[in-house]
Amino acid sequence: MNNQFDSEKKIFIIPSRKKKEFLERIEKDLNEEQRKVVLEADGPSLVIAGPGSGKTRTIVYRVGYLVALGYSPKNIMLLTFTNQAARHMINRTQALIRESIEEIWGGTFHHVGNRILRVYGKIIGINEQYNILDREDSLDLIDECLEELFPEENLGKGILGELFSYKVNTGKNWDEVLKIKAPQIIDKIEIVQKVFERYEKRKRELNVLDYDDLLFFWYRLLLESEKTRKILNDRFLYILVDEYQDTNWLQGEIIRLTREENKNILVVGDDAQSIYSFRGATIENILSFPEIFPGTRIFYLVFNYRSTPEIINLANEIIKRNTRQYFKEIKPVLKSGSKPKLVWVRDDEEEAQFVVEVIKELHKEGVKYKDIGVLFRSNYHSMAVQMELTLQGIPYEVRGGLRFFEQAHIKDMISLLKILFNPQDEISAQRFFKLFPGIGRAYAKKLSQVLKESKDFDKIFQMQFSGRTLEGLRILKNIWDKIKVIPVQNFSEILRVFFNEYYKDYLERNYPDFKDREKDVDQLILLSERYDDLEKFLSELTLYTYAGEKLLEEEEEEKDFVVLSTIHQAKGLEWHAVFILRLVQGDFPSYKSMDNIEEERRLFYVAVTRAKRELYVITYLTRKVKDMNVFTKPSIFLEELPYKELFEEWIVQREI
DNA sequence: ACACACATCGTTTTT
DNA sequence: CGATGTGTGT
Repeated sequence: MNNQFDSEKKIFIIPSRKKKEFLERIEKDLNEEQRKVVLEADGPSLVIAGPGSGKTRTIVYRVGYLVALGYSPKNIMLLTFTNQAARHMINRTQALIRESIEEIWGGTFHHVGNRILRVYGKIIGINEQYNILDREDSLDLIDECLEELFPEENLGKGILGELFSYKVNTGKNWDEVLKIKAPQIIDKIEIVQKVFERYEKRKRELNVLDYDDLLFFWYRLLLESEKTRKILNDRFLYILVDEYQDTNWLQGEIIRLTREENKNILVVGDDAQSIYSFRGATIENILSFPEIFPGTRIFYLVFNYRSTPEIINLANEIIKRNTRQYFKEIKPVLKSGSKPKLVWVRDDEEEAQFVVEVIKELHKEGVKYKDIGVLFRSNYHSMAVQMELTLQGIPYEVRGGLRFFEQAHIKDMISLLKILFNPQDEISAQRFFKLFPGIGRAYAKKLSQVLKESKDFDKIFQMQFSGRTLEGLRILKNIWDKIKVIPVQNFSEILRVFFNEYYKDYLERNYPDFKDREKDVDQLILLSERYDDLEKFLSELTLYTYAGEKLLEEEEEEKDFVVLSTIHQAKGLEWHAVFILRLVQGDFPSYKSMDNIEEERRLFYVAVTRAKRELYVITYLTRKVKDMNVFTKPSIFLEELPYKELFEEWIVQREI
């Protein structure tokens, strides 16, 4: 067997100077708690770390230390939960150990799952030419299944998608899943089950995997193939997992199975920052870790190097109100600063004006834009602030919201590459065919089925159509004849031809903002030129979400902009000054999460602990609903606090 | 049977 | 802004 992973377990003799140098750095850069983790976390190790306690730093140094000891980055797996965190960590590791860490297996669980399934998937019957469905694609397929089985049923695809995902990620049975996630439709359990089965079957037929499948089949692979399990156990000499409190049952199982023999597993987490239960995350994984891995060493990092005592004090007060909390208060190290501000404004418009005014003032005082973060519970909460920032010409970047890849025009362009990669992918094919005049839902479906059966694009031109549809097909044939002569490896050329010959006109015909969209497509084509492997390009586009970030870091020229981010995406980040928007009952906590108020509170805790020195929490009493001002209540998270002590209160009034 | 233009409505959080 | 629904035209 000529397996690409075999025979890579080489450990070579430590270049002692390198180790010595590294030990000196550890001595200089880390505190005693952190140092202990870096030097001693062999075997199963659990690090309980508060916000701002330097846990990323600790993990990064641990990896650096392992490399200094002579371990190859190839044999280290570094897992995190969000792309944001993954990027952060990998960049920092790179900066620390200067030599190439290209080969480190780092990234989100989904990334690594994808990488493994492309190699080993066939062992459990996965054709490695699969396409990955993003959320929208997967919901469309679910909708199709529902339509076929129960055309009269008025269940939404949204709720079904959520249930399916929860089921796969938690491994619970349907009864439990419905009781927990959707008790109101518990009588429809059979429908849900049937649609799920159909959905699973269809995905196999189309040779596509959704996000959850990337984890689920990874798990199945470990479970069912002893040989592969052994290979992967051997391959990864060290596994490190960040944000362990946000992992779910399925991810816990993956870790367990990958550590059956080699027990070098380091997980880092903070139960107070667990904010992903909606996708099945459970702190059970932290709590039961010592049982699953007997002999676990537990480390604590409790000193906070990020925030002023005033901010920490507020954070501790917030989290105290959760009954289900397991660990420590965090302890401030920095010297005293000013009290957090509690700001009363009239409505969202005034909120936006206030935020922007203060940003301008801070900037005048010398605070860089990039040291300012504006955080919110839901994406649409930031609309007013975005408008105001634009109006005032302040540079900003939005994290969260529509991802680059999820934009319609990007998905349109990519659908062509996806069907070239995998002609069975009816979802992408339908999307592609619908771009042509005279072809709508129904015809697109027919065409995609013909393509799937024959795997021969030219077959579709033998079909009989009339009128507008015939004309549309003529245009398609014209384009296709130009594209089919280009080798698939040359996919950036394919994109360029398709764009110039057709899609550019399509954009101008259909979107008033076509100029912006054309710019995006230009970016996409430029990005595609950096890849020589189509699979990698497609996978990374779908998995690495480029949320709001410039695709091609333009020469790293002093990027200085205010960051607007959901709290979820802000985890692990920090700013000198932080604004938290809409501490209004119903918005934050979100009215949809009233049954999980403790998690919402943890979210508030996460938001507060992003601030280093200045914190503005904004609340108000009215809100516009269709030109009417209706009354709202301040968030319960404020009312439950002794806020007169914790905050300095501000009331905003407009100059007349 | 099908495509398509237009209107209306409501928005959690992420891979 | 996008998803969804309705009405009209081929």
